[in-house]
Amino acid sequence: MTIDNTQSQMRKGILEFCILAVMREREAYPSEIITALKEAQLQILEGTLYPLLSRLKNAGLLSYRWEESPSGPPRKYFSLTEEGHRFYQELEITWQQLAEAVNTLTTA
Amino acid sequence: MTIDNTQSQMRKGILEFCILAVMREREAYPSEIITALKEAQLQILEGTLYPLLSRLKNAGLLSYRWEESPSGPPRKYFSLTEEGHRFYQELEITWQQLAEAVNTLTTA
DNA sequence: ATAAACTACCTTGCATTGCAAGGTATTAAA
DNA sequence: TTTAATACCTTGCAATGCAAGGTAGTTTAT
Repeated sequence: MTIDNTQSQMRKGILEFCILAVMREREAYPSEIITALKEAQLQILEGTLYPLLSRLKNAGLLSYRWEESPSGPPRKYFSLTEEGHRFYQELEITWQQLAEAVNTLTTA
Repeated sequence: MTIDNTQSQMRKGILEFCILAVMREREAYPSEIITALKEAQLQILEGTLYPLLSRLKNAGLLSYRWEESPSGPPRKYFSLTEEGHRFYQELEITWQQLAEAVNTLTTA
């Protein structure tokens, strides 16, 4: 039971929410998502992201299209479906309730 | 991939933090912790709490003592060790960083 | 007395999922 | 032609929340 492990667990639950957040305004390809999260100080690795994107796609929350890259292999651009947008909005509410609960417990 | 499941995942990561928060001022016994979290709108079940308390105790973050109950079987009161208090303070920082990251990503 | 209800502790097995490690392929530069 | 960079993806392990089930002491109702 290390701090690192616990920190990882805390990240874990909100990754899905944050990934959808990145794509809610504009489509993005996986490597780009990893970079965006890293800039927001949120670590995520490939082995986490690819299976997660597959799950979201299979659940009908994401769709994708291929596009040639100006340099390197083609990119797989993902974007939220209508259902994905609805799902994201529910997660926003969930996050706010969670933050509220934490606030209540840590300042009691 | 349901909302319920994702909500559960989001809770998951912060349960350890919240449980320590409940006990950081005064000792508490398991059933009491479940009630306290429920009042803060945070669900946790026995099958989650007992193994988690064992892990925290084995990691040296919690200690406990038995005490007779005014009604019913004896209660196992848990409290934070010094190391547990240090650990909690690190989790507070982790939580703040996480909330900051979510804020960055969702308002970008 | 006896049964039911309540409080409290605890374990087992399953399912989910982040992550480390390893793999494939395209393009460009040295 | 080798190296580096970019990009996609899979496999196996480990951690852990949860549903379900189990044990036992105390109190209350019959």
